[in-house]
Amino acid sequence: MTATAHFSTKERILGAAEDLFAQYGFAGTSLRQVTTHADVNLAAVNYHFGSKENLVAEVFRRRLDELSEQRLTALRAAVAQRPGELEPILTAFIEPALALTLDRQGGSAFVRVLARAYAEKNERLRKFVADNYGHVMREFSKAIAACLPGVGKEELHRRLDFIAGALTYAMADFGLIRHHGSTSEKAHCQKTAAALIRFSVAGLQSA
Amino acid sequence: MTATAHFSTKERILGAAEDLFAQYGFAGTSLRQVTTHADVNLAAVNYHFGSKENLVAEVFRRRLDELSEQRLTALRAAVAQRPGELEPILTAFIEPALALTLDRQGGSAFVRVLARAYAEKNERLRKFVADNYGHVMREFSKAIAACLPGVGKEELHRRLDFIAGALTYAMADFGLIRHHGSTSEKAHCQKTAAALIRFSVAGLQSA
DNA sequence: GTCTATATAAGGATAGAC
DNA sequence: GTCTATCCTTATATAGAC
Repeated sequence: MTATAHFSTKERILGAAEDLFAQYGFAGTSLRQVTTHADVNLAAVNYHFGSKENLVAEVFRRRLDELSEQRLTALRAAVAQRPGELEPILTAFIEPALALTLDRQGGSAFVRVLARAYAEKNERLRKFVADNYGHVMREFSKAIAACLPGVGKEELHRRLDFIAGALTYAMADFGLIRHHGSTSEKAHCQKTAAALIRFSVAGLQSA
Repeated sequence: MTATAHFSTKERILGAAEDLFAQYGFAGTSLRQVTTHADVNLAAVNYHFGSKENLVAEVFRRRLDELSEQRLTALRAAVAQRPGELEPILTAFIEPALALTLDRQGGSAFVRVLARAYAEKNERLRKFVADNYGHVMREFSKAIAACLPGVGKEELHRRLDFIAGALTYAMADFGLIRHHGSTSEKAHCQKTAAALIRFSVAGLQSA
């Protein structure tokens, strides 16, 4: 961990912050911890990011920009190739997120940061996420609604919230019931993705 | 809020801590904030609880003892009255939790505290919850497994994790939506509980 | 049990040399 | 861009009077 070689100071700070935010939360992580883990000087955080709050935002932006694009690309392909089907839409939503957990460059820490962000009801953080990535949820919402003409808008949003919650906590592997690892990490991820897609399709179609 | 009259110092501290932990998290809440909100002296926290960590544990114990008992009582009644059916079991799990969101004595803040605890990777907190309340999840797990003989243990645990995540997320959302008017709030809670139960039954039974 | 006052540590942020 | 040194605030916890 805390790999330093051939990464810029800025990138090392982002990586260390991501790891520590995942483990201790935003308020629970000090800039001193971040700079120590990143093996950079304390003053470097304020030089590169201006403040702790900006650093938090950058940790999100770095991953969410890519994740959002992957999801939307997959969504458009799904709708074009298999119109009217729920399963490919949910795959487009779920698989890019769970794939992050296999990322060797810190994505697995980021999914835990994401789970924390859900629990945070911090206004600034929520506004940042809503402003920058709300359009992704809206596009998925529309595509799913088109597959479920019998389900009202209110009920549909409830069910999408359930899926978002299930995905978030599945990604972070936060269940109280632990998965004893005989299967490899990658196999576990793929099984979870497949199970969540099935679970969600069934849930969305519930009478 | 922060009602003071006819509550002991200890109870006022617990109530204020619950509110603030919900809003700012454990690390993000200072004892100074707690004592100010509770309208008690700063030193009172250490006098009554010994440390911040003990205060956190007491905030959990106060609600979880009752919630666990309600869930288990409802579960046993469900299994006795309608054996082999999933829906009453899920109702026994979900309704007592969502009912907390309607509690006028701070339960609505506590559900957000619960969501934070779920996201916390803190070892002490996780151990405390697992040690004291793990048996509840195990009993539900067994009861649900008995209704789904075709589903393997591993897959079942995955699906239970999805439900726990969806419930946690749904509950935490409630905490925020509060204070908008009590009648529609109660209706909203009941609709969400009903929707989540349907969603979960369908998901559990997915082929 | 409750207060004031304080010990002691850690936090974010900055100034200014290099 | 990176360093050292430091300012200022806030934190937890405790000691001791009442």
